[in-house]
Amino acid sequence: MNGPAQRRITIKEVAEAAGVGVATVSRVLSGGSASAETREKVLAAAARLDYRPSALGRNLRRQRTGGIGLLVPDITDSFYARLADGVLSCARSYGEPVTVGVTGDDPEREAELIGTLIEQSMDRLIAVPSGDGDMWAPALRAGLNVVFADRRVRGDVPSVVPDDRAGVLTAVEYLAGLGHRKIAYLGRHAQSQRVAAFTAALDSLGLPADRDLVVHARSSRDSAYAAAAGLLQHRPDVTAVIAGGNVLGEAAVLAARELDVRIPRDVSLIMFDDVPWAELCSPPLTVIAQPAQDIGYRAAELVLRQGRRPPTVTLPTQLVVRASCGPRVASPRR
Amino acid sequence: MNGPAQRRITIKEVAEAAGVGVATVSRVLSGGSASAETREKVLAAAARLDYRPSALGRNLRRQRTGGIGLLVPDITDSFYARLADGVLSCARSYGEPVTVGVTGDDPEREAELIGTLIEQSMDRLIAVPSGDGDMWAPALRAGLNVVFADRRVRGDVPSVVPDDRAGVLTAVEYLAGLGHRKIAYLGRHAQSQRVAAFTAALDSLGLPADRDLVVHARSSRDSAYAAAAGLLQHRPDVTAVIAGGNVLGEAAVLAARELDVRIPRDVSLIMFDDVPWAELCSPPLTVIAQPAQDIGYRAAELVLRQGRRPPTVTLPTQLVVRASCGPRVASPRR
DNA sequence: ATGAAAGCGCTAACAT
DNA sequence: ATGTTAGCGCTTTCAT
Repeated sequence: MNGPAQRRITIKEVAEAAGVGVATVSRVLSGGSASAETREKVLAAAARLDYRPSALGRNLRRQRTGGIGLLVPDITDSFYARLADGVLSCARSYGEPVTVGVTGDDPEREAELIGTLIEQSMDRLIAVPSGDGDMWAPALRAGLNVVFADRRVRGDVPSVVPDDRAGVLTAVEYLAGLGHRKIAYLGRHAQSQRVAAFTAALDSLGLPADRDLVVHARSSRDSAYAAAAGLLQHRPDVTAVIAGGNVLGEAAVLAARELDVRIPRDVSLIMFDDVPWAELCSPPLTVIAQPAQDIGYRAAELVLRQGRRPPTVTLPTQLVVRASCGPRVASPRR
Repeated sequence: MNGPAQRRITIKEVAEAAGVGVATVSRVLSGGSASAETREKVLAAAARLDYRPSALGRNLRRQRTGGIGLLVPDITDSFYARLADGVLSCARSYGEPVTVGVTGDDPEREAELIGTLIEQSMDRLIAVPSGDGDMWAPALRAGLNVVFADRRVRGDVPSVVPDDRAGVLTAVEYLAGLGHRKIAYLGRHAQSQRVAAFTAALDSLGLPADRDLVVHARSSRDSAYAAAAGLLQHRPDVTAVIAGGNVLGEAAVLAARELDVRIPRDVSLIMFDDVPWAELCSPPLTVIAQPAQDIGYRAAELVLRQGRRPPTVTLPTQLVVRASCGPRVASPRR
């Protein structure tokens, strides 16, 4: 068992020990004005008693918490883990605690978690939004200071996002340069930014852009695998695929192996998000690297700085060529 | 900008709206006794006003928060991310918020984060401890309800850990069965459970167990790579290595490639912790799978259930044979 | 420069 | 069964 609990020292006890009033203790500890002598007495007493101001008392009085809420679809996904790491890293430098919730990309769960955060009087929130614009109205009305990360939502909430448009365009151009004409995109439909960018890129290069070329998958591993396998099976004319995230990429590699589709001989693969294993994979995966940690860090800065904030920050992505893309073979696969 | 903040509804307003006293509202909302009629009036008023009880007020009054603090070395490491996911998942079912901190395996940072948690009056803490036993005395004295996860520390804090002893033994036996005699362990020195189990396993099989066969690495990727490369370079007599975690395993694969050491021809590799990419790796990695998510879940159960808790829960590991281990070759490498 | 006192939203003890 | 009230620890007027 854990040792016996020990009652917490309060500001009142420090005041008594220092022979001053509680207000003076409060002032000294928060850098207010006080005579050098008093200051010293207070500090000494506080140190001696190992006094820790109670955030509870302070927050209740000030009607705000300072803490940060962070909502991600899946903390197990390397991308969101790195994003969270960025938030945590920035928050730590401000000494602010961050409360993490996993939404599973489910708007309902998201709403529930927002409820919990509001109950905690959390006043800052960084979220990778699952729901659409309207879903967020209640949170904003509750006075939450919200910043979106990774995904935008229509409305005027500040966002920090990767440059999806440029990333997709780079990928498509690279693939087109290799001779590919039937290129598919595997990702969340809802990620309309990217899907739009994808079809736009296809158009601008004069490539066919039928609707079936973008394949929807939810973010779970199972869903990703099913989508990847379906694509590979039913569309032998597709010679290149862009996976919209590392989970999708992993699923694509797995499905390809299972179906005996060779990468890059039979189909070329570009994965969004560079992860450590991309290099270890066989073949090493060509990727569009995204600054996940940076996205989180910047979002935290935005939400912590009280000043007015720019509507959207877009961070660059980068094509890292490895070995999962090859020239289009003349004949369709199989 | 986010919309205009809206003042929060308080219990007093609900009481007025329902035409009852505040205590009644409190009782109804927390399942106390009340007449059906009153209950209905209160519930209606609360719903109509969209009342959210303030956790701040409640916690201050009750002198505890209910929330859970979670301290992990690195949220970017798949193992800890899955562990965190387990905690989050369990906590969500109780509606409890969890505040996450990253220690970087640094006892000092850990102490700092504990301080923040105490300031928040957080009373439950799940930690993958970095510091040793003494470090934790202050936290326990502060009345924190602590459960350790993944690692034990001497003292009487309840812990949920993988069965390291069995895992290591299985790995060593498997390797010995393949003919290997010089087996190295790559991991945190501090992880004395495993290191002890490793040397014990070596002994019990009559294998040489010189001290240099366990190689220390901190948990950062750089440190892991340096350690792996050092081992591979300076100990050509070693024909098999056990990597103590997925980051170490990744480093070992990378270092081996760099040094042109072939896996499994030149050296066999077993990695602790099964991760999705282990299968995608070339060669697919043989691993000791650890129930990371379960460890987190169970730890959360322990810390949430107020009842008396068993001192230690040990969860089984499992050998998953893939293709990174082979028979020892007759002649030493190189 | 410092202290006294009000009050943040809530729960629990006590009174009715 | 329900209302009244004290008080959790703190910050912030308002006096002094």
